Amino acid sequence: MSVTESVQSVESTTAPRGKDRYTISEVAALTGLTAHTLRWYERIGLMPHVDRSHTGQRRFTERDLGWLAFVGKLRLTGMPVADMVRYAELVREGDHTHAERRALLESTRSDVVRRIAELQSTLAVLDLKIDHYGTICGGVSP
Amino acid sequence: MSVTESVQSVESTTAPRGKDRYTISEVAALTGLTAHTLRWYERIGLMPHVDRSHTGQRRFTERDLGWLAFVGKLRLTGMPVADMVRYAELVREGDHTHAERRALLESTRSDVVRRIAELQSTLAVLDLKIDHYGTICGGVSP
DNA sequence: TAAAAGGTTGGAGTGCACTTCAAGCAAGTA
DNA sequence: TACTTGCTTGAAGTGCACTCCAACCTTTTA
Repeated sequence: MSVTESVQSVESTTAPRGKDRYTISEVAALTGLTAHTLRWYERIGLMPHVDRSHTGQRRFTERDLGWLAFVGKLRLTGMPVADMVRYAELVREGDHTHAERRALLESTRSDVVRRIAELQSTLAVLDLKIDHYGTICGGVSP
Repeated sequence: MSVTESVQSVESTTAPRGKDRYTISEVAALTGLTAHTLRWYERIGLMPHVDRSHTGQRRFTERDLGWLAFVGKLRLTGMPVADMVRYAELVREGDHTHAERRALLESTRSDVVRRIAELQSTLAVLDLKIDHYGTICGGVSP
């Protein structure tokens, strides 16, 4: 659940540690995504290029898991998949896209800040309503 | 932007103030929803019952606007439309559904709290990444 | 080695929340 | 009264993010 290791290193390291040949169903179990979704991510260009075994089956690396963890965070922000694909493209294009990547993340960041504020305002409304219905069953009511 | 007047009173007052016969396009302008969406909301049972003119055109009241404001808040929480419809049904069924309504709002409330936490964790990741790209253009960088 | 479990593909299907369409009535202005 | 703008309906269409299917190949277990 922590904001981990590999997320930061996805684009900058080349020597991951530990097991490095995960099957699609192992990755599905680890990420909570379905195998279908993982294949779909690859097809639309949201994965950096996944290794294959000599018979053509996918073999994911730690690096891929790190990327998926980051994508998972982006997904939580509500960022459209198309934008995530754009970001993935920028990563593939190399270092000269740093500025654009940063801009994309910053605009995402402000969306998130706005969403948090919205949610907090809905929380206020919900609390008013809930109060209004009274704390009938099991509350530590004053 | 405030958590207003009518929202709280939707289910408990009967004497709204001010103009009380809004056409569908006026309501569209006021709420930001389209006329299409307003008709759709009515069809699926998300509206409390909208008045009609003698020729059959919709005439919305302040009360309806209050309800739509509340629905807007629920929508911001990400609550599925089906659940909002369920809530609307409970309101129509009368006072004996207070407990169930409260339960529904409380479960929505905890979803919101969870969403806020999720968003805050994504914010942390975004900030790490953004930092990582460096504050190149216009930052007050240390 | 045979069966079961798991992997591959392109393409079609699903569920949600609208959104648009077609065809016709209603309301306000010159 | 003619014209324009707006409202009515049911039904079909859209875009997103998956999700499932059929037919076939690979890997693991008994």
